[in-house]
Amino acid sequence: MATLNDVAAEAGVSPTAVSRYLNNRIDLPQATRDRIDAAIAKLDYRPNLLARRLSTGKSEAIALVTPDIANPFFAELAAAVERQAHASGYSVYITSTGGHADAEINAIRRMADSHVDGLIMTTNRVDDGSLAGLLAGRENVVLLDEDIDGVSVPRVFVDNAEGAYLGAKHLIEMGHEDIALIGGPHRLMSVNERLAGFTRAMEEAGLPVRPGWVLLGDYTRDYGAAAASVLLDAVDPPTAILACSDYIAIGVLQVVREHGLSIPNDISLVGFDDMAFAALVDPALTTIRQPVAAMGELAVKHLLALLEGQTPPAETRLPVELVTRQSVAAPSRKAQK
Amino acid sequence: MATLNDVAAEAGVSPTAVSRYLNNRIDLPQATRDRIDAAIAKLDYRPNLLARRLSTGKSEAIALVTPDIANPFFAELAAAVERQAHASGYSVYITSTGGHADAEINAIRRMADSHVDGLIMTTNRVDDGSLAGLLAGRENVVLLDEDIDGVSVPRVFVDNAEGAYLGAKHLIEMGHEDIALIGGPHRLMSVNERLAGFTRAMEEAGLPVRPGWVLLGDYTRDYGAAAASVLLDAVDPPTAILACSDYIAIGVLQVVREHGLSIPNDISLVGFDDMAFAALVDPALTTIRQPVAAMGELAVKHLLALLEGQTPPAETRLPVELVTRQSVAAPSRKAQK
DNA sequence: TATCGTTAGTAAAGCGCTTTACATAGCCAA
DNA sequence: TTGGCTATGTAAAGCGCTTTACTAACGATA
Repeated sequence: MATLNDVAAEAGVSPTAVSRYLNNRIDLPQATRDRIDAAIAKLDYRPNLLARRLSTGKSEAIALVTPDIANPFFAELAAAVERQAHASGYSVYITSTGGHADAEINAIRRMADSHVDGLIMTTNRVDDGSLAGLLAGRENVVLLDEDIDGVSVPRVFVDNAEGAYLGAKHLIEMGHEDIALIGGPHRLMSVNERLAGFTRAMEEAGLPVRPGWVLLGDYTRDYGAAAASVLLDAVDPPTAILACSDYIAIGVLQVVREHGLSIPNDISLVGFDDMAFAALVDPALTTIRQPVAAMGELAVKHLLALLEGQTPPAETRLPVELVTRQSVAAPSRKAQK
Repeated sequence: MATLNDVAAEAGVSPTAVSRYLNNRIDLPQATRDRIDAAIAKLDYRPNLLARRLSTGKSEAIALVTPDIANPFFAELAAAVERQAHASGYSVYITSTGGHADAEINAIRRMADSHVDGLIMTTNRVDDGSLAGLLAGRENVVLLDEDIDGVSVPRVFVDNAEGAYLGAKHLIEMGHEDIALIGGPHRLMSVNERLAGFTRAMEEAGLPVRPGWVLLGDYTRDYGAAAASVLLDAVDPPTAILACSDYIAIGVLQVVREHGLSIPNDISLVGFDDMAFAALVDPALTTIRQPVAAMGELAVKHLLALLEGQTPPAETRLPVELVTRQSVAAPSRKAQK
């Protein structure tokens, strides 16, 4: 590989001149510029980014730490982040952690070691304080999708409460009164908020939130299946289920089918996320759509603002919307009560 | 951030000693080691990877260039690559190109500039020679999933022909004779091979491959829908369709439904890939499973072997398998012929 | 003609690390 | 006593770039 020195020698100027010329820090006469350009072309010179980064301390790159890149939600988020970052001339380094605390810590460490300019952090765990400790006081971090307690960096979330409220209200308007909620990990921000939205919708309708019908566990298909089993095996199962993620909804779907019941005839189901497969399952899933692309874009914009010394909003809430498909119908067993 | 020099000063030794100690290039007495360890702990020293990389010319990192990280197939591939690379102490830099030639070239360039040790390349386009030119002669590249003409680096593919053969044979064994194939881009290796496997199965059964029933276009849902429309609108539509990707199959599914027909009663359908959603659609998709995790792992292993000066196999073919679900049945209209 | 301001550059240090070549002290054997 | 070995290090250059401070030459001005 040709170096800056090679170019300088070829062009008959000093390396300083070439460097400053390439960085627009000097005005050179046309003749000199031509010589340098010619030398660069002839030698096929490409600057060594490592050297530049070491020298300047800037990398024009950001990191995205994500629990699982194979999860469509995070994959789409990553795609959006990448798109927006590239548009601004930044590279993105993506790491997935499998949702393990130590992997998250390692990822953050490694990112810091690789000297990226900033970090967009997504997690799906409740932090025990170690992440907060690592991230505290940093001026180049944005939290996306999920909160980490005790970290005061800019955050980009969706309106979780509103989403659950919309979902529950839709079920109520369809005539349901016996509605269960299956949520993600206990104490996770999004779960708290969705539970709150659900509760508000129920209270507004004068309906009770039965403790046994609020099941919190994981944003996974397996947990959805387990929770659905619990609900369906009870003496008086609910007529509708609000699942706090489409993954959970898929698990519910499977168990409902295994019980010989039908969605939406016997049980109505609302999901959350509107992942790509939500429209493809049987029946197509009514769900709460998150604006994934907007989330990724905004996180990048806020991070870059941060890097430029500006002060983006401490917290942004993006709107969600109800997407009605085929998994909700009026309750059939109402008379049985 | 504390530097190596700070540590050396704190420990009362030379930077050289610290560097060599940390890299296991020197045997120091216990007392000295303890002093260095104490200094590192006290200063919370973390080596500057940029500096190390600049100095050694090695990065302990590889790049993965992929068409679209939001596509579940590539997302799972990426997850597998990451898992395997991390297990070997390597970082992975993922870029998605949107399947555009210039984006691919930029990505490869940028990756080279970032001085990764090696590159795993996946594409879903037919190269016009520009990629081949960039990659030619490189000793640190592995091609994964899809071929690039004229590039002689190690390659990791699946047995595409066998996959299509299995799918077609399954349909034939179920009694189908009128079978169409919907494939990806014309001239793409995987498409050629799947077409060949399909043809072999048909010929072995003494069945004709009707030119009008071989539609090549794109590995997308939209193309699947378009191709299915063409097939169904013809005077004598096929009784079965072999789709060369699950995405295509989804498009077919949708159009079949729109035509008021049922899968598998009116039309049987076999997909390819076994993406996560294949089991979730209605009806659950019979498809050819690609061993995505193994593909990712093997690509990393071969790349690392390459970096260590070994010579991995020029081409590896991983086996695929037929996963039977609900989208195939015996043809109902046989008598009508 | 001495001074000043431009123009068109350059020399050298530094980013934080690695590595090659060399140095010193102590000890042992001949 | 001397020569050589081992153990325990160190000095300095270099990776490729940026940046700060400086300078030489030239024309214009007082």
